[in-house]
Amino acid sequence: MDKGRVILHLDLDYFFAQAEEREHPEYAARPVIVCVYTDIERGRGVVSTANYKARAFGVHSGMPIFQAKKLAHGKGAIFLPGNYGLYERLSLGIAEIVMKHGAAFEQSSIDEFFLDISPECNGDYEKAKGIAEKVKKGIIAKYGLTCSIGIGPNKLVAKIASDFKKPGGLTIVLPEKVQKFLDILPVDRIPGIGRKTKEYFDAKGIETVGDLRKTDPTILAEEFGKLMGGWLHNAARGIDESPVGVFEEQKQFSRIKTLREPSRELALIAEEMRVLVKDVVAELENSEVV
DNA sequence: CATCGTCATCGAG
DNA sequence: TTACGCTCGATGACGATG
Ligand SMILES: Nc1ccn([C@H]2C[C@H](O)[C@@H](COP(=O)(O)OP(=O)(O)OP(=O)(O)O)O2)c(=O)n1
Repeated sequence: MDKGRVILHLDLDYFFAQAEEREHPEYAARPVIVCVYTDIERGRGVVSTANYKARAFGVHSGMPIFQAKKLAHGKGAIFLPGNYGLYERLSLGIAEIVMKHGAAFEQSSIDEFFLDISPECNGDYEKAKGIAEKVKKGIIAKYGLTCSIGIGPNKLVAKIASDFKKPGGLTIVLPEKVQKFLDILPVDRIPGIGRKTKEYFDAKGIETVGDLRKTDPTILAEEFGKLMGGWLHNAARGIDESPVGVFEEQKQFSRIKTLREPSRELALIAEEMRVLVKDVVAELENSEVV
């Protein structure tokens, strides 16, 4: 005991696109671009994710489909609508494999998992590496999917580590290496720092986590609020005590839809709204929360 | 003052 | 020529309420 925790974070590689490659092995040699269509005939919408063959041309999540088409033109790219039932089933099956390998388990998104393997490792990161390799093999064996894993002394470091080398990565950050590892990373590798916060830090000349670490916590609290400020101060030091496996009941159930084109036709809008409301109600009823 | 509901903003995946 | 999704969580400001 008293060796500190060992936390593992697993992120499935280019998940939706990899799932499609598994369903359609003949696609795997080509750029695969999974899309959310608002109008499939006209090819309108955005990219949900893309495999690495497509990413090589600059295609990425959130990009408008027309831009992806330009980038991938003449490259034999395959554009597909999402098959969410498939992704849900794979996610569920993979969760079962992952959770077998550690005491505390948590699924943080459709393709991300945390595992607290402290009891199994007792501070030994070689054991942690062995567990990571076993998990990877288990997922490959049953589902043929690859993932990237990060291991560190807490969720923050494990999460950043899993993103450090991908696809197919395994990054282990020993407790005594955490600060060196973090210091040279750009600030927006810290979860919670997105576009706006990065813009703020850019303007202040704060580029790396090392720069952030030198920033006065009082300033951070004033600028981003007490909670976020405190989080940033700690995160820059690799400090994160949050436990793995705390269940949170879902609080929001929502549906939203972009119309094929802007409209003020009440009849059309009302009909769309009926569908959305019905869908929310149905999910609510299936979900134990009333 | 404390708490509540609502709205806006930011972020993740 | 133009075209840019959807779902969910967290937080803070603000006015109403008591
Ligand atoms: N803006 C986004 C980001 C992600 N996703 C979906 C598609 C992804 O496959 C899945 C997981 O998101 P990740 O951020 O983990 O991205 P990927 O797994 O696609 O890629 P990577 O290998 O870089 O993790 O969530 C989405 O619909 N829209």
